[in-house]
Amino acid sequence: MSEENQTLAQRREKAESLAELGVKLYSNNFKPANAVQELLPKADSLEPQEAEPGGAIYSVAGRIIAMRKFGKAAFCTLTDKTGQIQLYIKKDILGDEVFETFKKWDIGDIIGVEGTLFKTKVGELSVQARQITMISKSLRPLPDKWHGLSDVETRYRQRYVDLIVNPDSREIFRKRVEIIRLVRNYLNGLNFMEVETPMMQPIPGGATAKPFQTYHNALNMDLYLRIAPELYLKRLLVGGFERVFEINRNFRNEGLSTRHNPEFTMLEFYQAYATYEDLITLTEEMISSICQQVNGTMKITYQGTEVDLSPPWKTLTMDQALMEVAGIDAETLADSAKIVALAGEKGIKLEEQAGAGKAKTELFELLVEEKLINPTFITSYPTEVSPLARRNELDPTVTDRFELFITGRELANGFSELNDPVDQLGRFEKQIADRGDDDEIYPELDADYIRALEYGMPSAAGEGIGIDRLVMLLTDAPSIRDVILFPHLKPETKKQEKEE
RNA sequence: GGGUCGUUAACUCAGCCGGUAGAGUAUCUGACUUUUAAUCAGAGAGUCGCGCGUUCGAAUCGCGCACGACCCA
Repeated sequence: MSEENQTLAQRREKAESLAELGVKLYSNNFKPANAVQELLPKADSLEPQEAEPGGAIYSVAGRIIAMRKFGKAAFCTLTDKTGQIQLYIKKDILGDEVFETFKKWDIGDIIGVEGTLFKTKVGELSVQARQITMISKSLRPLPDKWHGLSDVETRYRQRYVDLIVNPDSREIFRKRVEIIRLVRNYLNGLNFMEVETPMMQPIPGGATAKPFQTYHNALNMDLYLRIAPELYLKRLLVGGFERVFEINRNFRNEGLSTRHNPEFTMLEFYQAYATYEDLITLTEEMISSICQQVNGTMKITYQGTEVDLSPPWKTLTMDQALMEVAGIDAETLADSAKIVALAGEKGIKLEEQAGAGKAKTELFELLVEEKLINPTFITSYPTEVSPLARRNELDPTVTDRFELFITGRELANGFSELNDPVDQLGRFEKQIADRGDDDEIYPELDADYIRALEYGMPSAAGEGIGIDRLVMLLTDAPSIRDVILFPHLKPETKKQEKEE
């Protein structure tokens, strides 16, 4: 018998004896008339030891998270989704019988209480209970009230416990919801239309990544969980929806890290008759205003580093960044052979067919990225690494594309869209020809997408923003697992079996 | 995939040079009708992640494995 079983057994015994006394353990007819938050302001008008004049009756429901029991009275701390309030339970008010059953109530139980308001002699607003109802008896003990639950593995595996006991964790997820709501509001305000495109795709396109593969029995075909919605959203531009966006999951069958979860939430939006420069402005305004609304300031701290999101944000071309931040000279940058050689010197392994564009991008990732702390847009990405972006009119070796970096991390990627079907076909073909030796990546030619472009897609700009990373930034979360309610972990083995 | 660190009571953690398990919280019993980390007295609770090895003897040393964290690819 493990200790857990001992505690469980004690709690089960209590539950049984309560049932024998006629107490419902899981009653479902208690409807709280009040949220805790509504009661708290009433503290302002009361003096210590004063009861609320008029003696109005309130009812609240929630979980007991702390209890201080005396022989014939008790104080409980009750939480609902809006806040915490103290309950005062007195034997002479509830009566002997009810108080006897109350003695078997535990921290963790979800209860309903009806009573009047008063302030204790130390000035804490409390509900003096006239009636108490057991709504759900808890059979498992909650973690340490003082130290909380800090074991990250348990916090991720048993998020429900984390949410019960760690207010910081609850706060992160509240902010996450708020951030997504604000993103949606922002785009809706600009007359973007929110759409849903396939999560299961026959050809996983719109990015270079390893997909999850699945199979549809009735259609007798392979399907892939999408790595990006991009090609479908642009089909909608062809269809005449001029402003579309989607906030939804992407799936990538790759490693896990503090910045990567196999499924993650992505915002993608596309605007006809706009250029990447319009999106730079939009992005700056959207993210800074959301930060202001969520955190009340644009100057935030991420893991000890100060970050200022006040616009305007810095913009550098990739070449400028390589010169200014990495100290590479202009002569080297202008010479294909030299830049490829430099990449080699820095230990970057390039595919044989890789050109200067790929070399620059790799050098950028190695030498520059992590140094871009305050928001910085990097523009003029090499065409070689931007198969879906429009070429720059003056210099076709680069595209009208940007990526946004904050705290050394890529947060957004946007560009003027390539809408020339001939150019697009050529780039797809080159991509397939150049697919290295990684046979888990499937750059397949999406012929229907080319067909769509052949009908004519308006000039447009589009962008993707990693929502999880945005939430990490705005909530100062060190790991993506801290902003995903149920992050993926390997299955528990022994522990789980023991508990079964 | 590689490296480093971690895994001891439900939770948070101690446990030294190898001698057979500790604290606080939580739980249980008793006292206690204004406490808020309530207090006081007492009690129970452990496959020391799993396995193998070294040893008279392993939570402790070695090897392997599992899970996790961080860093690197």
